[in-house]
Amino acid sequence: MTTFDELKLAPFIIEAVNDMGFEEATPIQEKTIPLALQGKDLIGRAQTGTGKTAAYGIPMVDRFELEQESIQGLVVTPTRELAMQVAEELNRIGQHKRIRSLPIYGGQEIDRQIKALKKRPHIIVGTPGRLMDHMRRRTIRLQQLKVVVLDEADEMLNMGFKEDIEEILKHLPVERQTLLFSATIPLHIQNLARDFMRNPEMIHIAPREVTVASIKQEYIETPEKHKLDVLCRLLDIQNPDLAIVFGRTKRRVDEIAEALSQRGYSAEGIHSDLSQNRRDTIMRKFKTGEIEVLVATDVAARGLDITGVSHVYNFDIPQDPESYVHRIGRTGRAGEQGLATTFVTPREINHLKYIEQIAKHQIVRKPAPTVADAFAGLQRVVVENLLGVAESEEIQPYKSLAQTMLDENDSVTLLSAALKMLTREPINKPLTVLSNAPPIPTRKREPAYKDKRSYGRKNQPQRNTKKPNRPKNTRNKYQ
DNA sequence: AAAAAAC
Repeated sequence: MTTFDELKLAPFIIEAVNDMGFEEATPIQEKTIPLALQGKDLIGRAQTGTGKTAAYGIPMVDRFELEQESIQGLVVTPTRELAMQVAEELNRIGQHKRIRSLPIYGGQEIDRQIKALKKRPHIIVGTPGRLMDHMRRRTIRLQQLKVVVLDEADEMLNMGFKEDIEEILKHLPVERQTLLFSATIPLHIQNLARDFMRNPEMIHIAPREVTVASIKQEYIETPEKHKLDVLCRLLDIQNPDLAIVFGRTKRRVDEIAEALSQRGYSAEGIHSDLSQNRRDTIMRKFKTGEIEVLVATDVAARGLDITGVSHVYNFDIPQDPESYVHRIGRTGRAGEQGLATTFVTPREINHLKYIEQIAKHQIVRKPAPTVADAFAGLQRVVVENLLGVAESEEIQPYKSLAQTMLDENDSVTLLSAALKMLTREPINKPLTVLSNAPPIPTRKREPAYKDKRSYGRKNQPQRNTKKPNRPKNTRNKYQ
């Protein structure tokens, strides 16, 4: 184990890291920080919750100059919430050196962002669309940039984001450091990344190097129409501190959240169709525990670090193994135990086996809980709460009444009545209120033959590869 | 084929 003192960091950074409660560098930090301080390009892969933000944030803050007025660092993230979280963490790392980070994302008043940009932040953390908007407006200038980070790199280089990222990278100085981080970086993404990196060093922290495997992974086979009942029973039995329920589409998320609320659970849904204000409010309520169950699309699958998430439920099995790995990584953080349960319909069993294989971790089959299990769970929770209250001083004013009642009644009868009053009936109304989850598309089969010529384009007529003419005046639009 | 991401 390496302490931060041994990594030769500036005293301001050591102080900040101590303030944040970090004692020793995690394996990814220990390997990344010295190389990043030398200015090397890096591709860092380590499990979720192992401190990747600090792994790139610490060397950035250490290297950056307080007095320089232009932007020195850029971090790009796939979601707005992640941009906020990363900026907050970088601000904590930079607090004593006074290196400031600013989140920049869509759905927020642009004038407010422009004002904030005029205060000369050292680091920008942003989502692609709004970043490009500012670059075009020249309200963000990156000519003096030293470091660019792609957080959740594989997602940022996936279809849908790839073109935006290429566009952003095209307008950064060639002389810069490029850092890529994710828990999952498939080989084809690594190869793609080499095009815009300079001789990158690979850093891979194998799962066994991480201190504890803190996420228990289970699955329950259930037909689609029983999922909601199974979920309610699990919530009753497991009584999560905070839980995230992942649905496959925005519509499903709305429906699951609505159904849970109707059944008395403290639940709200979040996805990209909500206003940013609404998204912010829901996240704030979830972090403070005002909402106990967050129902989400994959908008919440990556990077979010929320203390107290004890359970993750994949109401719908994720399509990609990568998504599975990131979703379950929302629990079991900071050394706490977490439980991830995936609902699998009979036709999806093969898909689960495929995920299990890629994720290289056993997912244990569990029986669907019964109504009786749920009832027992609800009773257990009531008893725990009751015993908790029994230890507090607040019961003093009730004691004389209790004594009188006991003098006149049977004690077991009295307590049973009290328990009945405190215990909610388990929910047992199978309702098909949900739309169908879209089916998981079947994977492309690897060709059975290895001869590449057999499926190349060589013997086919060439397509017209000529690109349409582009207007010539776009070249300098960011300068 | 879905989600995310600018107005």
